[in-house]
Amino acid sequence: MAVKANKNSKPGKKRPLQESTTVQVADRLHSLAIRLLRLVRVEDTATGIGPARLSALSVLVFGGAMSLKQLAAAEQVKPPTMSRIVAGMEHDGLVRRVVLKDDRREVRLYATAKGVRILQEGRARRVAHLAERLRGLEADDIKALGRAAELMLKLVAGG
Amino acid sequence: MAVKANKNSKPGKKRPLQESTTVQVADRLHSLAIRLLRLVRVEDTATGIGPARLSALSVLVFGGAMSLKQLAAAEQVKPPTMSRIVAGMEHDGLVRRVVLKDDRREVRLYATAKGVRILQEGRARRVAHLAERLRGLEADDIKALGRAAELMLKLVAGG
DNA sequence: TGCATTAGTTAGCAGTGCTAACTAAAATAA
DNA sequence: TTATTTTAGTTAGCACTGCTAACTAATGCA
Repeated sequence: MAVKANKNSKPGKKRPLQESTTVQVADRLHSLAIRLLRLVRVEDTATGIGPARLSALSVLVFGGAMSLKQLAAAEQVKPPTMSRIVAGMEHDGLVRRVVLKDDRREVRLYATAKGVRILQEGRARRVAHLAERLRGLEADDIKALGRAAELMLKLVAGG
Repeated sequence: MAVKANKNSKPGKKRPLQESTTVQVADRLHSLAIRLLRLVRVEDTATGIGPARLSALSVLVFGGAMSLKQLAAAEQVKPPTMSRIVAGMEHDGLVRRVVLKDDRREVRLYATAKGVRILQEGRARRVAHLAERLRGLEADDIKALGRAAELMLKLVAGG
């Protein structure tokens, strides 16, 4: 609500964007992210792995080996929670724990070959499901989407 | 991996897009959605409501009153799970149950005024957090993002 | 009337989040 | 060196969220 007063922007004007528009775009991006993940989530049951384990595994596969503390921080959970998630992943054969020689308090967590394979397959199913939705679009639209996603990725990646 | 062979596309060519590009764009959109929601999720603690209740409440607020079965389907959970989530929301004063006169097996679920207020405030915090990230962009980039989000929203909304 | 179907709940399990309290190792101070 | 503090991770116990199986209550139909 309270949208409008924004149609009369000439191309090449380069003036500061109205506040309401920025919030509107943020709102659309937010809605999109929710619906998009809800759409692809159905593919996760095929992995046979719970959501917390799958998400933590994804951080290990794409971010490389790290300590339990670092993994907990990346997943926005507390160490006791991650301790149990890692125990479950280890039980499932998805990760390997290695105690550091330098500091024997710390454990280094590595994704196993099985963990990498299961994660990649699951992710491929999610992406394929999403790509199916893009199939009907014209090349220019797909490229515009790709550029927009690239732009947003830089924003959400940085601090 | 196995990207490339895609730089030589002339503008205005209108030929069918290479398969690899579509999958690449799907992959970027997928990554973006994950990171974007991870970013704004931190705002949810301020609501004092758990994720399942907040998500179900959002469906009721934006989708209107509906039965428990419908709400369970919308949230991709089974009826027993939704039964307990609704019990929690009712306990928190977020929803009201009304037994239908036509069919006394069915309950109609309504968001209360408190439920609507809490959800809108929480969503506003999420969107504001995201809008903060957009602040540095130029007007043209923001508009391009808005158009891309609009385009994708139509795709993920349709069956 | 009687049987099948449908909406929702209850019970009991597994998984995931927290805080508080603990162990073990390392770092620092005395 | 020895004592204290700090740090990494675990354990215990709680709440919330997911499931299936089994139940109640209401509806629909033969």
